Amino acid sequence: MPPAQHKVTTLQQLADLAGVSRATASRALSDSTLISDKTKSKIRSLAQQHNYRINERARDFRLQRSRVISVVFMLDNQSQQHMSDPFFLEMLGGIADSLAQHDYDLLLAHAPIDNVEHLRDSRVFRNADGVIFIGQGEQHERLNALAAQGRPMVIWGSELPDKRYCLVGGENEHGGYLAASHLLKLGRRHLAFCGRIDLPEVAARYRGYQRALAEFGIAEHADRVLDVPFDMRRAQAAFCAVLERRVRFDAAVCASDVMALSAIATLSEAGMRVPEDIAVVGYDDIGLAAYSRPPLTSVRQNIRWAGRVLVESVLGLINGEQVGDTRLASTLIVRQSCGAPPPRATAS
Amino acid sequence: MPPAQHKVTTLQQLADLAGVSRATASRALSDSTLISDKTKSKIRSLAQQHNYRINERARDFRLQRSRVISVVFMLDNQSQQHMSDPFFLEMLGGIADSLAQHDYDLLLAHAPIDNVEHLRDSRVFRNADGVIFIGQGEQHERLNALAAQGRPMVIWGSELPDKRYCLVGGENEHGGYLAASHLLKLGRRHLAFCGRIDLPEVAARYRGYQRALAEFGIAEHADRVLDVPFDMRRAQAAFCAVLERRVRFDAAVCASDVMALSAIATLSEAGMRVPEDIAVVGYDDIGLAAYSRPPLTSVRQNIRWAGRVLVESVLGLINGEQVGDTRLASTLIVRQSCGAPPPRATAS
DNA sequence: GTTGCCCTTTCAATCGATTGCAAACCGAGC
DNA sequence: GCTCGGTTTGCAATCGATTGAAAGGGCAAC
Repeated sequence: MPPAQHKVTTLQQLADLAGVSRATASRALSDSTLISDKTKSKIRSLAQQHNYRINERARDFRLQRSRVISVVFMLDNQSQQHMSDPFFLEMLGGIADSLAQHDYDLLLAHAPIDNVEHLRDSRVFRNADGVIFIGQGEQHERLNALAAQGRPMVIWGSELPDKRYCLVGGENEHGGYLAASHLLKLGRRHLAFCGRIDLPEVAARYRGYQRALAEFGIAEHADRVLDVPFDMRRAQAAFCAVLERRVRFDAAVCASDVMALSAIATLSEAGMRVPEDIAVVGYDDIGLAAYSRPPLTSVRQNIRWAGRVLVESVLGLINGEQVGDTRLASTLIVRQSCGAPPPRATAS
Repeated sequence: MPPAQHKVTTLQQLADLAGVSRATASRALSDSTLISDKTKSKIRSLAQQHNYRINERARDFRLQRSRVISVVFMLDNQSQQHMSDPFFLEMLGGIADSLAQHDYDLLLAHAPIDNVEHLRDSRVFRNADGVIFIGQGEQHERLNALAAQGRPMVIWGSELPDKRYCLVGGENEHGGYLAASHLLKLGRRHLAFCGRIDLPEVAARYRGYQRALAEFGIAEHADRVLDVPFDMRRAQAAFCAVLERRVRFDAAVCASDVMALSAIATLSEAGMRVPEDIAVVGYDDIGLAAYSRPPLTSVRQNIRWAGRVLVESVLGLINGEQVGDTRLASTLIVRQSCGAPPPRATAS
């Protein structure tokens, strides 16, 4: 038997080959109960033989769906650089894997989004069955408005008052607490916090940080809060400024590993020893954290699992299910960068 | 006038509103010369008023195109970890930006691809107008076979014999040469090379490395070639092994910055001083390279521009143009990690 | 032989656009 | 009034599938 005479590409051709109508062929392939087993197997084997693959785009068009999920990275317009954080790739990878498992495609939107409501009529929404937002930026209200229109969407971020969208996020408050209390337990007393507190996730981490300080009965210094975006250059500048102002601190909690690494570089450059003089804790536990020198202590969130949860939540919404929020655990990964014993007599 | 009575979503509705046929409305919106200016402006203003947006999926379906480009990361099955390299995110970002400018979407395929020919009938090809491959893996011949079938595709990689696909790549040979000769000029004489030489790009860098050695009249040591994938753990293991075998070397050229950073960590851990005892050069100049301690010297390729070229090449192929290969310049970014003067006596 | 019923299969509309070809319109010229 | 030429517009097929409703076929019972 000739393997394939002229390539069977449409359902009609397959049906002609089997001597049945298009409708029958369609039903046979989708295993409809209306079709007899004999016909089903005939059509299926014919499809196999001629290597027929359904035209998914045509089907999706007929079914008024796209099998595409948009992923929007909420870069704040302050720091484009944000996106080069390895955290994002890991998140993207996790999402892409899960989507592939469900036979969905991924549409990537990563231009800086100044106003998410503009997305409403853009490809991001029109060409996708649902949308995953990574981060809330400062657009909590606008996200609420979008969700109120009934668009299937899930946000990776942190709990905010009056939230009306579906949220997946890490235990940011707990993570911040873990980082700070770890440093406090090591005997550090002059902690600094580094991150953009306008961002909800960072704000939550900061609250945890404050809680730890309070538990140890330590007063906070406004001086020691560095409000910098997720950006290496700016983190560096911020640390330089703090050092110049001769702010005294012996430990720093950073809102991301990338920030922490650039902090370590900046501090060492300035003659500080890490972790002896200043201990640093990061966030995200990116791959390089383990390979920095000294290895970076960090708060880990299971990003790949987060990706899976995000996907399953948005698919649930698309299928009309009730989908609740999800919280992912945060764990502290202790490495040398601050696991060292408290400072002994040293000159700076 | 009421802004929108019941939402105009289809061309038919718009046509009814204007009192013309669907065909006329279609032509008016696409600025056909067949339509009178009066009719055009009437229909257009009506479309504006009622906020009509064309259904792109329907149009693409009719036009038998998808306006989607697949991006395939050729992770070798050796190292899945590969993908977490910041290099990829930057590449992806560049591609995504350029595609967006051309009104194309991006379909991300990042599962490990053991055989690209399997992609032929998969969503990757069927749901996209063209494909961009990042890296050749070890599948040169299979890529040739795919290209021979006339599928619009472009590969980011390195020149290989009998290549029959469209290629975009960096000056890998030159980059390897730059890295090695830089070290040689600094007085280093015992160079090591670290990378997976089976991969075409790495092989080209290695050839450049060899050329530099030859120019300086220095013999190569097979001992000092570390055949490791783009993977931090494995790079670390390889350096540990080399150190254990007491191989003598005072400099290393690494095939990526991630490898270089993990090399630096491993070497320091083992008591070596970087760059005094061993100088290290990386490749890609990822953001963190500048913030490592010491800052990493690296060979930079303009990745975002590479993304643009890849996109323009594949779109050219789709439009039936003749598209040639492209070479992107590589430049050496000198930082302290090996820009330091040759070792002097120091205590650690 | 006719009727009724059930199991299969087919008919034809539909999703929202594009486009070749035919038809309508309009003013001018005979 | 009729025809002609040129400009506009409309008809209807088409892309490749899905699906409700109608039709066909086979068999048993009356």
